[in-house]
Amino acid sequence: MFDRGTGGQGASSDNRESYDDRLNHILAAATDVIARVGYEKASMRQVASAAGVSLAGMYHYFDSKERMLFLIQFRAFSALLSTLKEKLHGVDDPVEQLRGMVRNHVAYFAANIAALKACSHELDSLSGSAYEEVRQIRRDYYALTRSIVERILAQRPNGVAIDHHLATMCLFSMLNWLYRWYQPGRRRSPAALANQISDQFLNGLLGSPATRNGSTG
Amino acid sequence: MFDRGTGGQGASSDNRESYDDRLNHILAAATDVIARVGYEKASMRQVASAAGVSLAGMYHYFDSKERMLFLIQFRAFSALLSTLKEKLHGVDDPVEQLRGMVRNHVAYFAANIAALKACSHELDSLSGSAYEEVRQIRRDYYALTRSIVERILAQRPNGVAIDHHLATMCLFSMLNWLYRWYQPGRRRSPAALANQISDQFLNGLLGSPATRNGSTG
DNA sequence: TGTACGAACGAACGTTCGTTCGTATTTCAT
DNA sequence: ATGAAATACGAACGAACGTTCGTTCGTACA
Repeated sequence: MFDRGTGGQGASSDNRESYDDRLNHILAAATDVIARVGYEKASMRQVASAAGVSLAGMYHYFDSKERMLFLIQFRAFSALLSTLKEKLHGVDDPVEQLRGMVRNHVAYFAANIAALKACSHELDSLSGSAYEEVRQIRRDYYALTRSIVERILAQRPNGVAIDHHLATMCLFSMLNWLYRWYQPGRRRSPAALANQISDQFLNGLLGSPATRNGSTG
Repeated sequence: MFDRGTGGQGASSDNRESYDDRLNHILAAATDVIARVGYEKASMRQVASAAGVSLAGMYHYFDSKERMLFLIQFRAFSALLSTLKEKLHGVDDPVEQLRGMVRNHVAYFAANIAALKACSHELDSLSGSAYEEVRQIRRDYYALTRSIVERILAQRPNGVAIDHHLATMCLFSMLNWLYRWYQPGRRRSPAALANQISDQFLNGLLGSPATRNGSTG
């Protein structure tokens, strides 16, 4: 909305590519710095230096530090949500849908571990309309996941009642806390990690292996 | 170690009480402010004002802002670990031990929701020996919890292998992420929340109610 | 009454922060 | 070739930060 004056002269594709490339480059550097030291301690000077750009030059791409964080979070959550929608297409079994959701989430953030931290840890670092805009995507992501959880719970034998909201938040807890301890490339592949999280969420510690299906990979 | 110069003239008990009370009062105010705005954004001026103390007066109780956060985290994790050890005493069934652990954790932080955030969200805000000292307590807490998880997994039918570390981290994820969404006094009592988290962790979404025991409260 | 000391304070320190300004340099349609 | 727009930069800004300094107040003990 603020980036690139919306007045559209159909600039040469060379320029635009160069502009977008540079923007992506700066955002990637910013994501790394924020993941390492946190949003508040990440200074614009530090990001500029990491990106190989002057301090003042940063303000050609964002009008503020907060806007920079917004772009990082907006892009990450948007990508996460849209790839999830794609992957759910054509899958009917809610259990298989849930496994797909976990696979998608883990795969995305295993490939972008810095983005995971810049999103999970800095959820409250935005304010005002920037915060609300990101929050809306997160809400959509939550609603989609919760609908899967509800379908799973609906086909379950009537036992102790399970709160839908709580169950969904337990799942997000496991996924969002990953940035604290998971190191891609050590011990577990993203696919294996996703499988174990799904198993854990669906069957728990005591769950009988009989109820489990499709979990090699 | 830094608080109260160790050179001991046997000060009157009146003085000492007053000193400790004031220290606790300031730490409580600091915990609230940090929980609300985050450690980096929480200025010493803001904490001083919230505690009703002058800015310079703060430095009679800590020699730095970091030391202040250290005291908050050290006290919280120490209390958590020691109460856990107490409550596990005399309990043999590992499943019941785990339920006790979750109850203890949820109860403590439901009563100190600001402390939960100041601990969970600011795990990396300390550095050097202060960080290491807190980390050691967290390690002990983790080791104790993991030993319970291992005993549960040991008496489980041999099915799909479950990684002990991953399983333990899933539990801590659910507990540590609570500060993001749980509001004490709304909808769920701490005891009911603890029960549902235990159920979720032990039996998962698909777990048969038959394997569940002792979960009314 | 005089001395010593912990507790608390207002004021100021030096540093770092996010941001802005004025000005070069490059790009490119005309 | 030319002029305007886009891009980049060094320098500087005011504000806020954590911390320190010198002082004052109240009280316990000689």
